[in-house]
Amino acid sequence: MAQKPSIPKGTRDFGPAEMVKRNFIFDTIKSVFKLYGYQPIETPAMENLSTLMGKYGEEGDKLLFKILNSGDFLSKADDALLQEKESAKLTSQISEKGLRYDLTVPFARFVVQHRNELQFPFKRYQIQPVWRADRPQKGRYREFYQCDVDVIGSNSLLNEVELIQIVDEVYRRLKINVLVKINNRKILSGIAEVIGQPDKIIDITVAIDKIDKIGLDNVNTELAEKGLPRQAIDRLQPILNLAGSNSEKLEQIKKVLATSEIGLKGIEEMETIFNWLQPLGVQTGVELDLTLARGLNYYTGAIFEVKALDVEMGSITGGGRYDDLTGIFGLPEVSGVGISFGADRIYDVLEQMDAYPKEADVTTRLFFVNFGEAEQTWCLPLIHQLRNAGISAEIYPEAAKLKKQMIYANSRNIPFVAMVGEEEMNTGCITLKDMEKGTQETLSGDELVERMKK
RNA sequence: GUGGAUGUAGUUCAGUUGGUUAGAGCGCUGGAUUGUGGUUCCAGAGGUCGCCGGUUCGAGCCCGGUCUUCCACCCCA
Repeated sequence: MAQKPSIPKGTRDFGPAEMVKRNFIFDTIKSVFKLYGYQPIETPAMENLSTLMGKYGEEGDKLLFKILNSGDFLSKADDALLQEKESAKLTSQISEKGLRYDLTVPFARFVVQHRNELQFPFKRYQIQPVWRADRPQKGRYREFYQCDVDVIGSNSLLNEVELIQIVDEVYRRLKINVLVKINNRKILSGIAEVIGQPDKIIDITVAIDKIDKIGLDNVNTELAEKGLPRQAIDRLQPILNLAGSNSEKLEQIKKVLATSEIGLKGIEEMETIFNWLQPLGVQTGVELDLTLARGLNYYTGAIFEVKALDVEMGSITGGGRYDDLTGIFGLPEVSGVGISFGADRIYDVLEQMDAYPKEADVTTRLFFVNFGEAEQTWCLPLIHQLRNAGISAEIYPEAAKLKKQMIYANSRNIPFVAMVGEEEMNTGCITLKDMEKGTQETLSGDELVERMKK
């Protein structure tokens, strides 16, 4: 009768070996966030559906996990809608909560609710899972962790610059080669304006975002299908074909957008960011990519995306500036900017590169063989002393065969094994074995502690 | 949400036109070695062939459904 247990599609268990690597990623990211003065917060896994709906576009609403109301949730539902099986309309009657889709919208809600307790500009980081009812694929999960850093309550482009520095620092520490792509929604708006299609900005951005993947011709076809007139598509071509350095691209696009106030504003922002960034010694490549759009429609200024250079993978970090996300919750005129590191994709990238530091695999540093009750009693105070000195140590819980205990230590990747049997107890010393070199030495208790500290 | 692949031991994978008892490497357990792991040698355990149903004298293999994973689209971390 026992059935095989399983977990929902797109979710995963993490064993010790995976958790050690995941924690390495989280710890690295967190330490950089702290280094730049960001403060941690957490918010609930579930939010009111009214907080989440409508923030991510039509597609996003579909991908939200909705939670059924408690109790007899159907009793309040409209009979007519039930009969028609109108799921979309019925949702609001049977579900008022949902799992968060990202960390930015819950953060905006948090800021509005706690505005009087916060000191602005507020710099926070948040590392928590989010859920999307997407169809899983490689690098795409239904439950995954985002590591967000945001500054809210400051219009300064210094924040954008700082976020690029953070990206540079994080990926340098993780030893992943990346390229930062940057663009600006104001430039995209300017383009839409100049070609006479300001209301088609979403369609235009979604289409040109795919240029790397499907090529220029297919982008043009898609634009025509979305109802853009021939003339407008023609005027778009020089923009899509821009080449050269960042400043060269900006010079060229400046001429095209000469009549668009918003477009010129976007160019000015980009110039400022590049100018401020220039002397800071950022090693990661930062490239202006006018075809970078990003789907989330709350972005209003700079938008970022980070791609791994050595591994085929979707973007591993993304973000941008949102001028009025808190406005929806009743706090207007507060601008924020932030980015999100996708921990699970970073994990996949490191896994493919096989680039984890060896130490990441070590949990216990010194393992004590258990030869029996008398030996065990002799060892325990010493183990306590080692732990007080900050050395991770453990003893096998029973006097199993030596071979079995050695195999255990070996499979746990424990670098040192201490052996205290009858001989050692009589002379008051410890035999220490280096598991990697295979060498052994005899030490006193104090010498052992000193030796392990190195 | 649309289209297409996939599933066999803990794991990676073989398995002939449908035909006796479903195999291998790695891993695991025990031994060679009662105070020495990672190398070697010997022996052994381990499978509702994803699940449900159908066709057939007979199904791991054929058919239908379902679930998982993966790929493309869509979108995104």
